[in-house]
Amino acid sequence: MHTMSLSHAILTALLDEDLTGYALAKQFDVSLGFFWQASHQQIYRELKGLHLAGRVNVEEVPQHGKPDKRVYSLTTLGRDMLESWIVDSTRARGAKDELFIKLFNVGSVPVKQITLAIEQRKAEHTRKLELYRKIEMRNYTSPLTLPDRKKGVYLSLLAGIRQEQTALIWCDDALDLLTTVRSNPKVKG
Amino acid sequence: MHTMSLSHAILTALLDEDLTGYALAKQFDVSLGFFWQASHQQIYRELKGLHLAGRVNVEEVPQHGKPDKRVYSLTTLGRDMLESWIVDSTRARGAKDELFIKLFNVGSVPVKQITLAIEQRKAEHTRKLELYRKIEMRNYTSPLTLPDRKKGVYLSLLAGIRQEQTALIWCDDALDLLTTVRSNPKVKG
DNA sequence: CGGTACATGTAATCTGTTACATGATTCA
DNA sequence: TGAATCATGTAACAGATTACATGTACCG
Repeated sequence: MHTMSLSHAILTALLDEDLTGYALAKQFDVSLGFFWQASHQQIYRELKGLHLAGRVNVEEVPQHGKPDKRVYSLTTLGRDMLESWIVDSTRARGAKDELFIKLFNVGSVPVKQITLAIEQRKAEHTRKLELYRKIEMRNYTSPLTLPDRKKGVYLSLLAGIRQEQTALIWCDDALDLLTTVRSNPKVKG
Repeated sequence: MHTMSLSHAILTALLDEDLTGYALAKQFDVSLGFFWQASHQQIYRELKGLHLAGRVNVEEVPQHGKPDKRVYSLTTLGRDMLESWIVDSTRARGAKDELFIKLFNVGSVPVKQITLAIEQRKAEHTRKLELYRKIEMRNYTSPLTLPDRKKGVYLSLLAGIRQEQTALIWCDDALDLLTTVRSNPKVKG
């Protein structure tokens, strides 16, 4: 019945350790965040909801000089919710990529504006691929001997690496083909 | 400044032909819709906005038996808006895939529930790949001799094909690795 | 008689983004 | 002195999803 994947992502992050909203937001910038992004505003909002629903506990930790911490941990209810969600079928969240909209404009606007967008994208893919590779070399050189707990994380990373590689090759092929396009657009009547 | 990519996707679809909201919604189920999905509710709402802003014209076509049609076409303003948007940098819309959240749960829930999700995903990728291949064979057997107008569309299709292929290979590798996971979860204390 | 295609919409709710707000501490 | 990090939030708005609503025509 329910979508709300952000809440499940949060519960998942809490499997390993108890965390504050702030720390969760940090996690969502790396690791799980490579595949599911969320801002701190979203996370704070969601945590409130999860707490109201009894999926997480909060422990308020007073601090000096800094605002008090609110450390969240999973409840049994939260664990159960997570596990039953995993059984539900994963809905394919439709890919949304502005680059494709731009590609559909080839022939109507100057090609250069589109090749530029592809070049930008290429740089991003390169950056990400390097980052993933670095993580791989640091932590996942020997997948088969990994503890079970880490195998899913490794597989996510592997998916990321291959996606970036595929995308990079495509960028080059796209740039090649687009050099065959006359740069002056012809607008249909 | 502006995001609102749906409006640009709509304007793009109107480059080739004038369309009703209904027909646009159909287009968004195929073609551009492979890379940018939208429901008819979103489209009708957006068309209203675009019309108010002078980006599209409407022609009301009375019909017998059916509700009257509202056929939309691009205005010069709309064309200009589209072209200037293409120059703006393409923001990377963070990928959101529930499957990765599930993968991060390997080791905490029975693996079988996760391999099942991967099997489902594999079936989807297979279906999509077949569909894309069919379209490719029908319309894009010779990319270099394609009219400019079609080259971007072809490149989108190519990206789709490669993504699905990459994903399929990953599914098999993931299933292989997950067979090495003890099926009984061990929940941390 | 039932289902699908045509054709348009409203309303409610949920998610996501952007901007604003506060305030101490540490590092350069 | 200024920027970054820690730490939490509110408010407004934009975008997406789900449910509801209407009504004819055509095909089997």
